[in-house]
Amino acid sequence: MSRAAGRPTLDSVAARAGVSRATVSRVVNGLAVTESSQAAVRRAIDELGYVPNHAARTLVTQRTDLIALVLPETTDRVFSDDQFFPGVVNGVSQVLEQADKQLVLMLAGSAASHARIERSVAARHVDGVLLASLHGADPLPAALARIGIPVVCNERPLGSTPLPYVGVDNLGGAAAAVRHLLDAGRTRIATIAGPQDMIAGIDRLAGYRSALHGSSRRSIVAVGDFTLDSGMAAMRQLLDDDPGLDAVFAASDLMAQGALKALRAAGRRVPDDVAVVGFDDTAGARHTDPPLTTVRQPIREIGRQMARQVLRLVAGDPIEATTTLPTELVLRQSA
Amino acid sequence: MSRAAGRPTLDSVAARAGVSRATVSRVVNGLAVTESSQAAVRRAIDELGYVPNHAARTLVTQRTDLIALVLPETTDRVFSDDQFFPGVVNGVSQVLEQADKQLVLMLAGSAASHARIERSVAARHVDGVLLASLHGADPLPAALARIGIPVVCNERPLGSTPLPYVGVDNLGGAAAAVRHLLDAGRTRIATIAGPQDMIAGIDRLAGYRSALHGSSRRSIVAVGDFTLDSGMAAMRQLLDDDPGLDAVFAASDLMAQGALKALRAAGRRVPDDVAVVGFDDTAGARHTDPPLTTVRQPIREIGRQMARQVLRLVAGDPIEATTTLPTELVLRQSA
DNA sequence: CCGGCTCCTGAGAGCGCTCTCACACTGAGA
DNA sequence: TCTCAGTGTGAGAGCGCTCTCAGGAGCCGG
Repeated sequence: MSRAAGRPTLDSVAARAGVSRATVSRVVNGLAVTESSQAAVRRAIDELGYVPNHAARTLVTQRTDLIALVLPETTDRVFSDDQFFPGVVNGVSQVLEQADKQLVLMLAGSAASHARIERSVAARHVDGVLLASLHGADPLPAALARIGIPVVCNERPLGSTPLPYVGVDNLGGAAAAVRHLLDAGRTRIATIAGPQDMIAGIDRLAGYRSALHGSSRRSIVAVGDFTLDSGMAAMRQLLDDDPGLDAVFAASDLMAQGALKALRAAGRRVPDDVAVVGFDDTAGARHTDPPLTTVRQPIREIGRQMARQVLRLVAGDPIEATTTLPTELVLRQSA
Repeated sequence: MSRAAGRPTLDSVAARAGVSRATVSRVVNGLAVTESSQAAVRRAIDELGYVPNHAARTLVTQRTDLIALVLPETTDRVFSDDQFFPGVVNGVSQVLEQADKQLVLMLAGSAASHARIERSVAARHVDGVLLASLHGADPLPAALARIGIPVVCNERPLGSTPLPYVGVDNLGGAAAAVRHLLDAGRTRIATIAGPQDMIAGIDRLAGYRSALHGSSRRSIVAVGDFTLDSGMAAMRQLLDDDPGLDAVFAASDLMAQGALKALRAAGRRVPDDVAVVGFDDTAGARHTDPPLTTVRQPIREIGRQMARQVLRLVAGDPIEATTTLPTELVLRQSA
């Protein structure tokens, strides 16, 4: 009665196929079963439109087949138009789909959402967690590590919790950008650095410094927060500090775009007077005026790798603690 | 033994608090219980670090507290930098967080992922579904409606399945843009329309036409796919078709940016020779040269409303089938 | 022809929770 | 003193699945 109204269960399939519940379960899970009962069960499943109940399965297997992707809900990076968020999501989702896992998106803005995430993870609502683009010494990695759930970060987490992570070669990319400027004969190379509480900000500045270190050039630094506006402000300040600069390396394309605007406003020609190099190779980089020379980072691949690693962890397989993906200098007209 | 090793359960809390499982359940769910047992249970919960098992709860309540957001995984709209994706996600997630629901993100690219989504929904893996930015007559809405799960769409779904949706006033916004151009004395107003298999593309073109209808002006139309490149190509074609045009309304900011590039390449000054109006008011619109006059649509609010509606549906409350959010003309320098 | 082996199958015991139901207890009213 | 609400509580029956375990069927060699 009430049963008939609901969705078909293992039992109803078993009854229809004339076998036991256990046999149906075996068929559904691909275990050994004779061909005849296999066929009977499959037919019953089709006829009834049976779909296994996920909660019931989770209850006994302790697997949820859910992977959480935690993103800090800050305007600057995730929701700016540098495409980081969609790119990572895309890569992650691609790999999870192949593994038949679902993606739970958690935006970690307030302290309340932090607590909510912790609770959700503690309740074993998900099998693993992907932590992206953390700021400063976020307490979340440590909290999750304590709960004892597989966690993979995007970029080396600041703070003392050692967690596996997937990052890009920020240092090498920044250094390559600066070397390109040096090779082109630029002598006064400034940088617009990113926030110094994020790895991408820190390492790209370090790369700039290391490349300059060999040469006799001194470093000229302004700090932005990866946004276009901050890049514009930083460029103005740089121009103030050193009107004679002839190149600038911005730690993000958005900041590079800001620099381009500030330079134009100041009457400097790019690349003639000042060469500009960005970082990210966002969709917009091809369309700036002039088109932006920049360091490409494989955003989608970051997502893919993170997902692969966490799946391995969930499966109990060993992984290497650190994955660093290559960056690549893309030459266009701005430098 | 094996029990002691695992996470605390309702039973262990009950044992520690000296009450029955049912009483603990009542405390956890906020039902009537005497103060003394209330206190005892709370203490036991704290001491044990008890967190309810989500799967077990779902199994009996039939609620998963999960809402799916389905996005078509196409490069043009979702993963272009028009911020639609992050904006909607942000709005949705904000409302879901308040309701203590989790967001499951499903990217619907291939036919395989369509099937996977259907399966997942059929398994009652989620309580409700949000369908965003569909193309053409996607079979998904109909399929989900058949399964009988709460569904809310972004924009009126094409095809015959009537589903509740949250849209923006594309028609009014486009008309307002064109009227602004008309009021400014422009006489030959072209449009770069969006894809004609999406509501946003269709309605914005209709708005353009209706505004022009009253005047004696004729319509000049080129079609793009919301991307910058397509906008550039469309603008070139428009200039070819009618070199004397003095205004263009683009159905997206990205296409407007493309138009700006094409116009500059053709030696036209904006807004002096040709006025340009976009649609979306993306982050980049403030930074184009000249800054883009555009029609703002409340992307985040779309997400919020969609989430609110689906939650109401899940709760069994009635909702209105159609929600249309206002658009607003934002005047900057391009028109 | 029988013991022993392999292989498939069904019975049944949970997984951790909610929720109905009956019961105990209190206090008001008759 | 007895009845009748009204309230809080515990026992127990599931929710739909997996997985262990024991039994039965089929086959081999001795």
